[in-house]
Amino acid sequence: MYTPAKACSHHNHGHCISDAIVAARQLCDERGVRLTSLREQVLELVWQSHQPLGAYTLMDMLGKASTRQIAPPTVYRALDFLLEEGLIHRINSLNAFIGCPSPSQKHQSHFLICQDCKVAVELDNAQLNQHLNDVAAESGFSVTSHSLEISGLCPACQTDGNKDLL
Amino acid sequence: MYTPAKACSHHNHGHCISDAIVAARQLCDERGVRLTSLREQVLELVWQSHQPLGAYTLMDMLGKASTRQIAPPTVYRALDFLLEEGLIHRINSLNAFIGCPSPSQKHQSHFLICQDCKVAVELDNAQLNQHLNDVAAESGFSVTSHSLEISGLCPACQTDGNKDLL
DNA sequence: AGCCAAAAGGTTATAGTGTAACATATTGGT
DNA sequence: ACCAATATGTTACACTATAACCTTTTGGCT
Repeated sequence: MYTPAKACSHHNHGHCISDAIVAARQLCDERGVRLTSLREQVLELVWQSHQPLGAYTLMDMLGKASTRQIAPPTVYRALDFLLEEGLIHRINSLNAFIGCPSPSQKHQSHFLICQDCKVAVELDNAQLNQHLNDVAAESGFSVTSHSLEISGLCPACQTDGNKDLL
Repeated sequence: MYTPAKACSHHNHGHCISDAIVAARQLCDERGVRLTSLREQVLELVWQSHQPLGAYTLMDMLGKASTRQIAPPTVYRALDFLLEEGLIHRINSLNAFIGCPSPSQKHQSHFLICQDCKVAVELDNAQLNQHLNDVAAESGFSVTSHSLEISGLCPACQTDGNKDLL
């Protein structure tokens, strides 16, 4: 069962990464788009943690994994592709990117972001989506997309005495 | 009566500006903080329209209203003050700022942003706020703030044939 | 296989957004 | 009038993102 808070607790993160890569390959294959080695590499780097990563951080990681440096357009183009295919999301409040755990259908995503451990958890709550649409409709707006980013403390960090040591 | 969609229709916008300035002066006075002339000028510029404005746009407007140019820190410090006092909000998805129509109590704000006319309408919907808190609580998160930005078409632009001419 | 057009990636330069650090000026209380 | 606190000015720079142009790779075609 999918529990959003999983990202905040101990888990075998290798599974997250490999699942994401397998899903991405299948999805791109079905859609007839090309998950090139660069794009796959960027996707894998994005998935290195459940913390959103900035484009320049990813660029440095790419550079270290390679023999030469990588320029911004290279990583931004890969990110654009991954965004386009719904394999990653952009967190506006952080200027950062995070892997999507359920990319098979495009969806509106919502995020819970822990201010302490920096983990971002994706929610996909149909009822909340409906509520947002309703609220917009009350004002006569037609919705094409939305961005909901909730900041706070994840369960682990609420009870974690170590957070005072930061 | 306050109707969010007002910003999208014709209205005497001078009232919006003067109301905002009057409210800001009173609020700052009550709080014992200083609404300096620079800060008030930036607030007035932010209120020039219901479209969020970028910091550099505001900087240029300040420069044109003055005899000399203004540097980024000057406008960012004024914006920081106005944000701190809840007199303006930042729209993360646009890197832009907009006046708050109800600054007297601090609140979580939600925005409807028209992709066509660029107007951003602020909502303050207690029920929606509650829903967001509930959704976060289901995942064990405690909420400290959130950012909800809904993009779409405002009532006027949905029926406006001119939008095809853009 | 070899050709070709389309897609992807490389490279350089630059635009747009935001802040650090330090100097000067202004304010308000004593 | 003086002083400390606050606000603003100034310079330089960091971070985020894209434009423009060139080269390489890919996959369909004869």
